[in-house]
Amino acid sequence: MKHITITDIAKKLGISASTVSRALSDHPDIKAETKKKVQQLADEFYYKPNSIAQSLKNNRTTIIGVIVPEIKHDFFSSAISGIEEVAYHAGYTIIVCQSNENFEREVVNTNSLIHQRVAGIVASISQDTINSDHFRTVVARGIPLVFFDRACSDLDVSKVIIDDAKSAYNAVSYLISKGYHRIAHFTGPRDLEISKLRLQGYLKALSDALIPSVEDFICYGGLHEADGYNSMDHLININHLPDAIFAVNDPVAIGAFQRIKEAGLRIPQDIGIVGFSNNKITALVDPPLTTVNQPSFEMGKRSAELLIEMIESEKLPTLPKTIVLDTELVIRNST
Amino acid sequence: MKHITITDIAKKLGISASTVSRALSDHPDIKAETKKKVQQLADEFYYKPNSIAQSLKNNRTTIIGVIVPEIKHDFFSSAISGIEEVAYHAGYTIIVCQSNENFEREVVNTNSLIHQRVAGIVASISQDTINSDHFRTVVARGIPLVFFDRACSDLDVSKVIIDDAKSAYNAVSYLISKGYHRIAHFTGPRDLEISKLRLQGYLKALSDALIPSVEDFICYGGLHEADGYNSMDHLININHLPDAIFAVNDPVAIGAFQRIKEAGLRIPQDIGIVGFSNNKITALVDPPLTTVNQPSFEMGKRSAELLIEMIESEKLPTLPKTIVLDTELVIRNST
DNA sequence: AACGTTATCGCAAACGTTTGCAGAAATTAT
DNA sequence: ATAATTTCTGCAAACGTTTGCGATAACGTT
Repeated sequence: MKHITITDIAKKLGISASTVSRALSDHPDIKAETKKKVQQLADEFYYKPNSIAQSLKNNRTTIIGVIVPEIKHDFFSSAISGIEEVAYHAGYTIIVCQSNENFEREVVNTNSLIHQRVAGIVASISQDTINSDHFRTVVARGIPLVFFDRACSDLDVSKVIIDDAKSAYNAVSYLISKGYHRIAHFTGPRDLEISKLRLQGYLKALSDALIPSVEDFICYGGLHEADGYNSMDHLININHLPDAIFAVNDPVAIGAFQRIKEAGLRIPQDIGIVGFSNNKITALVDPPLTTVNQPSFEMGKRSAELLIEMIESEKLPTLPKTIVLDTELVIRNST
Repeated sequence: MKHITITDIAKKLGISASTVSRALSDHPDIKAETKKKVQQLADEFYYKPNSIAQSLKNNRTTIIGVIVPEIKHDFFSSAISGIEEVAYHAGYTIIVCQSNENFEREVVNTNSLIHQRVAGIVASISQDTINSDHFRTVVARGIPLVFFDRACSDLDVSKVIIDDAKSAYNAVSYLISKGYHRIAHFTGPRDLEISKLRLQGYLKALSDALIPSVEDFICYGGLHEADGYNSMDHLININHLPDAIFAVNDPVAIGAFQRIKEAGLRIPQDIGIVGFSNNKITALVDPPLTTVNQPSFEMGKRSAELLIEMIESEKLPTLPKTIVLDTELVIRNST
């Protein structure tokens, strides 16, 4: 019923707790015979050291905190998977928190992780995180911090990102090269860095091709399917149809996709679509969607590697690194 | 840089640590004025209690361990999301481990959670978990345990499941009622309980309709897309085509779906398809797939609720509960 | 024979909290 | 005035582990 302790073993053997501790860690001071007896008893009673006590003593845990907007979102669950993979092999476990795209909850999550004395934090911020004080206190306490995908732009910490502007630029330029010229952009929340950068890439691609941007064609919304659906719905209602859509991410693209199909329009003949992230689903809809491949699993892995490197470099405060991963345009039949 | 402690505050104020502790927890013994001074200093230095020390003292943590086969699998990420949601509101955090469908890794994960002294564990076992000794030691230590979806059948612990046999029976009976009579079943690993039960439901539906089962039509495989693809490929190669397929889960159904499309066969005219789980993707392929809705998020929530109830009922060992959630056949155009 | 080595082990402190108990100070009752 | 309360605070132990240091005994060395 109860967890057996080092002291329990010591008592049973009539020796001291310190000897047991050393025996279990194969300390040279301890006689082979003693080690054997200790080991045997430990095995017999399935002794597992209390990591709580170890953490308190060593003043360090082997837990990595992870904060994401939504666990069930394809991109994030895949990234979490990558983080776990690296953490597992390095002997760490991960505590996963979701902010539900909510600022206050992100703050609570952050404080909770500090409270737990995690060894480090990997985070991707919520879409309405403006203030970054909570992350500032993380840094101030000397807790290693790595952002991935969505970072606080006013904080100089390590991050694993992609070149959002360039990726968007390439995607839109591709659309233009395919003959699409009335291209709409379904963008995300105005204050979210990735939204801004992707919008920026979209605009640059248009202007480089000497195509004027059209106000109606820049549709602000959230990051979910419903947002894409609504934006498309709006364009249909005002009867101002683009010949192509570049969406801020795949769920938004899928939402638009559905509304287009409902309207009886043909993809890619009437309207072309490009998404962003290469969610699995984009390959399976009909027609499959052209999208920007964003290496989610890889981003998770690299973030974790970076973080663990920071954790284990002890006190020498490594200066912030930024890793920019390559994206690639996956061309399918929606364009 | 460092975390501030209760003793630090005590020293600054020239009082004892115990007074600070009591002041912070609003103990009636402490003078209002003292409380105020303590609180002020605590706020000023962003004091956060060290939960490691608290856990050691109280002999309990507020961490729930979660073990799933694969984080990025739609069903599990959604369940994890549900678990986190409930845990968050009850003041717990979750440690998430993935077994990658690998038995040894599941054992390592389990031991790691014991090592961390988690307050309880929610688990869904890997597809090649035969031995359940590792979970037995969890129970033996008095650590609350709840299985969801995939449980160890030889262990009498709480679980949140669906009626797999009945759900399969309903799905196949529906196919029969639609006029399909040469129905194949793409099943999962032989030893996995959910595979067995769904196969059982499939067989019963056939036999109740007086339809003989055909050996070729029971195709064993894994739980991934590739498995469905391969099974379908096999049937095409031996030129023994069914008029409908009931797949053990959605990824397998999607795999079959792809191979069918490649073969130029029409869905549902030439071949009908029914999946299992109602992954988001099934609604978006063309034609959308008929599938069994398995409430993943809800299963996660209920598991967490059950677990927390067990944790907080302290020592009185509640006897194992089994919660069976309703499924429902979502009829779409693939049948 | 006296000393220095080596091998083996235990004591005690420390990590940051919580909490029973005792003690001091302030207040009230006699 | 003293005694009895009440109000407030500190001491010390405990949670399970690690680790510097000292202690003991059994050696080998001159």
